[in-house]
Amino acid sequence: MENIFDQIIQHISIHVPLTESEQQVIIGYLTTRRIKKRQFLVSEGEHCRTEHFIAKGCLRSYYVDEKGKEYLLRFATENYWITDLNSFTNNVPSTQFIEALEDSEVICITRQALDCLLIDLPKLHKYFMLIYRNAIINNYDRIQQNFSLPALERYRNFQKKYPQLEQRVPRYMIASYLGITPEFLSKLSAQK
Amino acid sequence: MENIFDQIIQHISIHVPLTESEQQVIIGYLTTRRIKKRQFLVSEGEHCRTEHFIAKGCLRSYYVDEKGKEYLLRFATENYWITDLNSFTNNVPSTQFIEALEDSEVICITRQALDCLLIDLPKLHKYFMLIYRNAIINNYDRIQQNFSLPALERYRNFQKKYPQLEQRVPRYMIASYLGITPEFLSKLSAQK
DNA sequence: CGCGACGTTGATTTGCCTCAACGATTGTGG
DNA sequence: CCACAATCGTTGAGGCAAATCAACGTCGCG
Repeated sequence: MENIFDQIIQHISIHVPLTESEQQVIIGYLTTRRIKKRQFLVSEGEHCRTEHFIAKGCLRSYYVDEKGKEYLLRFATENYWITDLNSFTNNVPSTQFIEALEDSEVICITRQALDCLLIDLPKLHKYFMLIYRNAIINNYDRIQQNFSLPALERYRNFQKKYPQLEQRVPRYMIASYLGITPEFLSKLSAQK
Repeated sequence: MENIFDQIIQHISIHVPLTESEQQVIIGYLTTRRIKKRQFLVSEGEHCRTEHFIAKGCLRSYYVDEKGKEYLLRFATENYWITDLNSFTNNVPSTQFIEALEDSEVICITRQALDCLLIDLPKLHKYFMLIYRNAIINNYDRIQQNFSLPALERYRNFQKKYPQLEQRVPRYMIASYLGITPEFLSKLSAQK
């Protein structure tokens, strides 16, 4: 089995055991997409109708305010899902951009396909419940840190938590993730 | 039916239809707890072993940094769940306090009971999946606002989004939710 | 080769914080 | 039912973390 879908099946299996035939049902709903560095999976204004599981590569989601400043919402690498969850869930235009930071391969499922899949295999609700729960825990950790820690400590924690990411993404995006300017991150790094 | 459990059953039913007997199964796992203003549902350091659905009242979760400063993570009112999700999920000591801001009534389910309930009624995974998904959408909205909007606009958006909360909670907690000091919120309100 | 993307450095500005003082309100015990 | 203490909100002076703006060096790539 040299199948790209093995990876997502594996990931789901960690949380919810799957029979061979259930695996085939899932795969029936999936498509794949290759996306080159600097290309966009989603752009602001368009409806985001697919969830994306990253088989290979690295992407970011961010939004742009009225002054043109970018704010990085998250990075996502192998075995993470990325989408504009609000647009995907509530059928509203996306407020985000999702961009590949490396040549990447993603596994896609449309909103409609996901609805059908969840009817076919209700046990997958559990998978998403667990995934989402982790996301919430992470979000609160980030909110907490942004409020209570100075930028330098947030940066150190980022390095500790995502050591591999520092090598893969430009510094100014890390600054944006931390909620500071690239200039200030540079100064922080310089002074120690 | 003058039952306090009606409220949670109703809330679940919005997301997942329930038969009469399924309702009884759920209720079998629940307990209730009255909690007076200023009392704590959870304190830092203890394991948080229950999820709480608020039938009546208003609570907050917050944590305290090493300097003794408080940071408000969220408010929760009727029909919302509140817990330290990390402590509850991963069986680690809580880093938060959860405190009643009014005399309140909450419906409790322990981690063990929830595990059993989800085995008995797997369809409830869907309920939590939907609840959690909304939480994530809200979290990103908050993260986004904290990064890109000045305090005054965050305050205005808070007023717009939670008009009833302003009447129910002290201003210094709103300031904490917004990530600013009460003094600064006061100055913002004064100047316009 | 030359241009654009990226990172750094410095001077200046600013949004928000800290600390301190002071009313107003609430609540509580004598 | 009053006195006193907390709790809460406000105001002002001064300080600091981080932003802004601008300039400049470097690298990778078309």
